[in-house]
Amino acid sequence: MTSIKDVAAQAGVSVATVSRVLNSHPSVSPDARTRVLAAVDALGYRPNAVARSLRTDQTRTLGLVISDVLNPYFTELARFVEEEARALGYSVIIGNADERPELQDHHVRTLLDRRIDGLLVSPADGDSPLMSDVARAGTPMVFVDRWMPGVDVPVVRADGRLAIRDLVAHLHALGRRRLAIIAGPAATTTGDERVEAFREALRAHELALPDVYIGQGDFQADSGRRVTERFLALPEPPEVVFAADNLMALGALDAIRAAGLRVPQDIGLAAFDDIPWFVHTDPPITAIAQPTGELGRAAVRALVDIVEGRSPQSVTLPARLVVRRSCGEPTSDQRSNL
Amino acid sequence: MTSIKDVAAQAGVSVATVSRVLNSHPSVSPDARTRVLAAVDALGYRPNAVARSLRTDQTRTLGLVISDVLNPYFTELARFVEEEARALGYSVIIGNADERPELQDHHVRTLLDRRIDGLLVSPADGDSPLMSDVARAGTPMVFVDRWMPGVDVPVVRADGRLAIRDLVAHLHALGRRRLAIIAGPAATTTGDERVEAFREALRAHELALPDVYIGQGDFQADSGRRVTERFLALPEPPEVVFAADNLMALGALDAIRAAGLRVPQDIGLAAFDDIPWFVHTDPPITAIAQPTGELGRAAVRALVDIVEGRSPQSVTLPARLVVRRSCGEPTSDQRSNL
DNA sequence: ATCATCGCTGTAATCGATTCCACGGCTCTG
DNA sequence: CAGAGCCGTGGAATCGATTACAGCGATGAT
Repeated sequence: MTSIKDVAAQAGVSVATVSRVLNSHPSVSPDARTRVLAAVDALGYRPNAVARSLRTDQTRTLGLVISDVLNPYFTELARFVEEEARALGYSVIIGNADERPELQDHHVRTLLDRRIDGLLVSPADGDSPLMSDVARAGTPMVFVDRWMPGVDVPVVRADGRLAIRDLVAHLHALGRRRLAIIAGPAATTTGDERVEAFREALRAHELALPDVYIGQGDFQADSGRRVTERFLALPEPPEVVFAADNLMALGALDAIRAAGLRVPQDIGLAAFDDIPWFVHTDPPITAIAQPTGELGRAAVRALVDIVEGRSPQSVTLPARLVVRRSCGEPTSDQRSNL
Repeated sequence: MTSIKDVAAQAGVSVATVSRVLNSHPSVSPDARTRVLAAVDALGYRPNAVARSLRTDQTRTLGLVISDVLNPYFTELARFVEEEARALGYSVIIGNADERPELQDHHVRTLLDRRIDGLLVSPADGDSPLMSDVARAGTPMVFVDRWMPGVDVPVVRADGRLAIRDLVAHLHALGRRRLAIIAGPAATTTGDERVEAFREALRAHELALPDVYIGQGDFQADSGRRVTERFLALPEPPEVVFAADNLMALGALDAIRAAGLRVPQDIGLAAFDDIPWFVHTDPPITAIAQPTGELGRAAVRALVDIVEGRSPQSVTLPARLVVRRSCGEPTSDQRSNL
């Protein structure tokens, strides 16, 4: 590999001058500049980012640790994060935790070893002492989507409260009364929060949320299937199942089909997190959509604010209900939401 | 950040000794070893990967450049790649080309600047002089899924020829005769190859593949939609549409629905690349499944072989047909494939 | 007793960049 | 015309690790 020394030799100047040209430092003569540029071109020289990082103590790289790459919601988020980071001159390294805390810790550690400038995390289930340590140590850090209570870093997320209220109103208008929820892991903030918002929305319609109508899932399709089977075996099964994420909704759909029931005639289905595929399922699934693009962009901006010494801010954006056909035929009025 | 010097001071030894302990070099006294380990522990020291990479000229990192992260096929591939790499002691940095050659080049370049040890690429449409240069320069490199003709690096991919023959036989058995294909970009090897295999399979049944039944797509959903609209507008529309990837199949499904037609009664649909969602569409889609896990693992192994000085080999694995209901009711015999 | 050998250790060079500091030459000012 | 100031430049220190080499004491062989 050609180094800055080779360029210097070729251009007949010192390495200092080459470096100055490359970093567009003002005090370089036009003559030296052209010679250096010519040499760079002739040799196809590219600066060694590793050496540069060692010296400057910055890598212009952000780490993104997400809980599950196979979940289209996170894939989309990752895409937007990379896009915004690139626009701001940063690269992104993604770590996939697969919803496993120890894998999450592994990625955080290797990311830190590589001296990334900042860390974007959507924490998996379970508490991680490492995460609090990292935050306390002053590593620039931002939580996105999910967060860890007690760890003092900015949070960028969507608030589903209103959308869940809209959903319940929609279900109520369709005459559905027995509503059940497949919750996410209790230890994730999003898991917990969605159940609470659901319970609250039900209360507003004077409906109860009995414990048997709360299923414990883990954000994976399989858990949605299992929980739904249990719901269907109940003496009085629910009229609608609301899954706290898209994967569990798919599992629920499986279970419902396997039981020989039809959606929405026999039972309704709704999900948190909208994904392109929901348009193509049978029937298309009513879902709560997060502003993923805005979320990803805002998270990167907040993180870069910290990295570059500005003061960041937590951001909460509203989610919105997208009515399709999985809970019953919407009225034309409701369909306009689509 | 604490450095190796701090550890040395704390343990009362030189940095050389600390380094030797960390790299489990034999000639360190047990006494020194315990003191160093204690110091490492007390200080929570972690070696600076940047400095280490500069000195040793290896990053233990692989780059993976894929054409579209939003495509579940590539997401899954990326997951397996990371998994196998981790097992072999490497990290992976993913670059998403979004099917744009210039973005692909951007990622290749930044990856190279970071001095990754090897590069895994699934090249996007269009030829990239950069890619040939990189290969010629001797950077360890492996193509996965797609490849670039004329660039001499190992290729790890699935061969769909047999599966496509199975598919055509299946369609023929169902009485379908007018079969159309939505091709990928001609410049991608997979795009080209699938059309040829399809044409050949048709010939075996004495069927022709007229030009109007070959639509030009770009592996994105929208193109599938457009091409299908054109198919449907034909005086004699095809009886089955075969999409060369999953996203275009979804677009096709949209177009068919929009035209008020039913799958499979009015028209059949099949896709290359199987994804979990195809089980849940209406109807479930018959597809050709690639052994993604094996592909990812084999690609990493081949790349690491090059990196570590062993001789790698190209790998071709068979794809297989998964019959569902989107082309007509399969006989029980065929369904066993599912 | 002497010298070679071995095990352990530290000093210092090195990787490829950035950047502080000093220096030479020039212009400008008084 | 002397001194101040500026511009462009190069030498050398530095970042945090690894590793070649040399030195040191203890041991064993002759």
